[in-house]
Amino acid sequence: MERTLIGELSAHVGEEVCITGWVDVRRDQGKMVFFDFRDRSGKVQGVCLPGSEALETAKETGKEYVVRVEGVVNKRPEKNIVADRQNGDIELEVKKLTIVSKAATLPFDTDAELNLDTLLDYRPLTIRRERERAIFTVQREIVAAFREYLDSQGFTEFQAPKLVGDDAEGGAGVFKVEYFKDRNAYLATSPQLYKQMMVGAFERVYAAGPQFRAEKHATTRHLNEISMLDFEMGFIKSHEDVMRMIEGVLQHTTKRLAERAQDAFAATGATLPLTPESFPVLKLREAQKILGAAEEPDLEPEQERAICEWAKREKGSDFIFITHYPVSKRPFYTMEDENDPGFTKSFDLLFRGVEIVSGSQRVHEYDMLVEKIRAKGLDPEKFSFYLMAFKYGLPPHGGIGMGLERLTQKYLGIDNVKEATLFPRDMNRIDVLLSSSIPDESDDA
RNA sequence: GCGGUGGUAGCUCAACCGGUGGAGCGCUUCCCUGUCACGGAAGAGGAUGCGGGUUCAAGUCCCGUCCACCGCGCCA
Repeated sequence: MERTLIGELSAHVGEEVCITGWVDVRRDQGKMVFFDFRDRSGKVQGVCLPGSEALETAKETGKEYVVRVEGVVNKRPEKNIVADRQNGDIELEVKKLTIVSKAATLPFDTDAELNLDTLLDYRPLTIRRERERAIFTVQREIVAAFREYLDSQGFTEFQAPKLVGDDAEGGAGVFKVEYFKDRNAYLATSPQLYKQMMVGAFERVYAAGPQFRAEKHATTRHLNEISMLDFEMGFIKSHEDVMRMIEGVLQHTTKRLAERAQDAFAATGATLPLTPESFPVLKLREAQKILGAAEEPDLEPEQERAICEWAKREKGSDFIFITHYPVSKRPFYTMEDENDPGFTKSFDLLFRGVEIVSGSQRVHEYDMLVEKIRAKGLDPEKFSFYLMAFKYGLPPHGGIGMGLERLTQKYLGIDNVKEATLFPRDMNRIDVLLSSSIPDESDDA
């Protein structure tokens, strides 16, 4: 018999169907047994009535067993209807129950709050939990919204390389790769330079993919491997055009989540953010004045939290742009504001207390860019590949980089970014997959 | 890297001023014909992260070490 998805059972009342999935719960009543069955589309209650042929199998079928069930979809009697639950008005009367795969007892409580260590040590299993499925459903929708919106705005997606040459840029800690002959190679910390080159051909581009930072930090918001959402756009008037675009991305994201991830938000107890038509904007110095803080080159984490509270209270927004960071604090490709010398046409976007986006207008004029590289104490020679794009005509442009895990974390009000990361890597955590004992087929060649 | 807090049953936690460890959930066995976190009865399960020290006696105090969480630093 053809498989029917659990989510579609309500259209088959009175019919004989076959479902496959997992046992979510078994409630053994002695002469009869109840189940909750689960597949990718949802859950449904199954009943093994007294005298049923399936009863014997039902008794030995535990949580997480993979099963195939043949049965009849029945309307539930009035008194047994459970409101507020998927398929709460129907149930599957089990006629035939087949165990497809047995399952050992789970080493943690399915519904309880778990310590982060437990959650991640048992990741292959904890992703089955309702809360975790909700988190990564939201994450998928965020990525989909990013692509969908930028596609509608004439952007082209491209694959940025993850292995890059000399660490010409300095800055963030890099992972060195020992492989390439007579050359140092590193894992990419950003697709920045490649995005800019791509503007020369496609004007508007974006890239979504992993980036690597070899920094020994232990915070609730840092990871050594992150999923970055980056875009870069040509023919802009200023960094404000870039700000409008990321605003559009996030408005679209909130809208899409409201339409398609309501269940996930309900499952995590999160609320959708206040996402106004245009986000409040403050220069860094203005923000510091509001907070009564000194004019430092950047905001402290505590100040980021405080200014976000201000934006929510005073402007009804969970998002706020902070612009005009000093030249010293920003990378060489950031354009200085001719109307505000010493400060850049750059911005961070803060969301619910943390920085989720960095962006700016970039320097597009060749001679000025060479000069800026020198001013940062770097060698333009090492940037010749990159500079080629500028030497042969690149329009005014700008763009952003956005951390997917942080964005997911903040959309759902999660405390630690690692909870919003499927397989987080940090100094002390990398999956043990027995990789050293698994032969690599490509080695045989 | 620095500071704070913590590490006790499979999970989540409790154990006062030092006196040979408990609960809930889970697990095992039995009972249960409408449950939906089913319910009921009984039971198993622990060298208290690791190493040293103080003490008649250490989960508890001291030193070291490892790990985790939180904050900071760092962070194109």
